[in-house]
Amino acid sequence: MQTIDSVRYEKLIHLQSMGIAPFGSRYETTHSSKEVIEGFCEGNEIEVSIAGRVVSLREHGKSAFANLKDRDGKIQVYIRRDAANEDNFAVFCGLELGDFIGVKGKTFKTKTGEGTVLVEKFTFLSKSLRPMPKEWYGLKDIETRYRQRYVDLIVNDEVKETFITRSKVIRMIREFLDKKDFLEVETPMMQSMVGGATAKPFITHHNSLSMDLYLRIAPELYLKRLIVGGLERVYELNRNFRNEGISTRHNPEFTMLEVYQAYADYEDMMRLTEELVVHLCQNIKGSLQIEYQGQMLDFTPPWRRLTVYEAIENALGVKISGMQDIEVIASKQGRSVKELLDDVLDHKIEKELVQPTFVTNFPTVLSPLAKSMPDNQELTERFEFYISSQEIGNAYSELNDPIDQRKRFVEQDPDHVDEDFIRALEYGMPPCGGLGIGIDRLIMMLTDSASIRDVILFPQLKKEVM
RNA sequence: GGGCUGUUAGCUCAAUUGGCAGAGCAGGGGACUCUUAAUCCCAAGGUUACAGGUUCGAUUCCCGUACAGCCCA
Repeated sequence: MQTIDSVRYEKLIHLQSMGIAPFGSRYETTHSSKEVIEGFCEGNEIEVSIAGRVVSLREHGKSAFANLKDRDGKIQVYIRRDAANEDNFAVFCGLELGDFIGVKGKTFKTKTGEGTVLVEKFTFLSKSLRPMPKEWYGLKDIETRYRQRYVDLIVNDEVKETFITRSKVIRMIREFLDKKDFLEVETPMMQSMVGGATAKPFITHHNSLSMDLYLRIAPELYLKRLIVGGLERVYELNRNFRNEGISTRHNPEFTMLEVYQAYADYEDMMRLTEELVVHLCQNIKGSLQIEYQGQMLDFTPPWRRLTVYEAIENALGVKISGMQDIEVIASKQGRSVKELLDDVLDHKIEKELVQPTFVTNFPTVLSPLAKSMPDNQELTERFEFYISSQEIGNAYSELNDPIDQRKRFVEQDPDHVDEDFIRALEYGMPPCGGLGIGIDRLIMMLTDSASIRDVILFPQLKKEVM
């Protein structure tokens, strides 16, 4: 493993011998780099105090230029031996890429017209003990970028942009829902029963309670308890955990939005989905047509709709008039209805679902928490939606019949029925629409990222050998 | 879990058929008071991921391990 740079360490000792703290403290700034540049106008040089990380350094004998990077950009500073004191100048010339400094001085414009700060007072703020990749070449090694995201963020501006966008998207989602009178809530991430989805959970243990707990795979059953409790419109935007494979579309912990609205149904959830995604698209990309990984996506509503039966008909070239037809096909292939449908959706149809598409009317046997269609008990009022061949979300009219719910739980797994959830439904839950959206995947679309790891700051990797 | 690919200096990358492991930048020394991938001169920098094998000789061929990426399940 690479260790700290001995030359840099010696410089640190040298700074100390000069009475300079290599790891300084509070520093008062008056402007950020962007504010200096935006506020700059010729003939109106102003006194500023700025701070940042040295990302480039050009020495010229008795003067030197450096670029400082801060939260919102870069600013050039210029030091001249005659304008700063001798010691300041010497320390400045000993700077290395990565060091933090503070600079006070007047703004001016260089020959080439770049707004620059002429150093009058210079303060050493923090020493960098490891060599920094040169910005021009960047940091490309994917493993290092994920493991040492801090370096990735320092060096690769587009990575920083992606995570700034991520933060904006999440804030916009909250604002969007808050405006519609939804209440953001927090429900347990450590649950004694797993529910709300089918996935393997992570298991942990509470010592003083002497009980195993599961990290949640979904907040669904808790959020519906809140609908029972009368909150009527709730959402949770936070982490879920699934103990399954890792890929460009899967991280063991990922961010999910779940929304529940009393007195609504899956049609309302479809409209809400369109409205939310359009809102994000418009505000982040400035258009409803965006490019994702070389293909154009058009989010103009209404989005395409396709029933599950139609999907199977398209994929297999057979006519489907009911579940019996599907069961026959599945048994001919020697697999379950679920396996058949997974195969059709994941392998045959998904490829074609590039433009935003709602796949609707899922079989009841595969949708234990969804309300059946009034005129067809075999199907539910449910949809999944796909963008760029990826499943992004899932929604349904929530099953609010406790008797039916118990029956479906028992059919699924008689040993693990969430009795408290049933009890809640028995108190009465209003008809309700529910929606879940995979936020990481949505952000991939909005930032043109190929892998979920590019939109998660610290994606899960195997332990590093150090 | 399976297949394929990759791992060379701090970073970005070379290395012909198996024949002395190379460059740019960063870092070190020197010159330079408007540069911005600054420039110029000098010197240094390597257990070629790790472990084994074949060979007179391996970054190169073979086997294994670790990690990573992509594809598949």
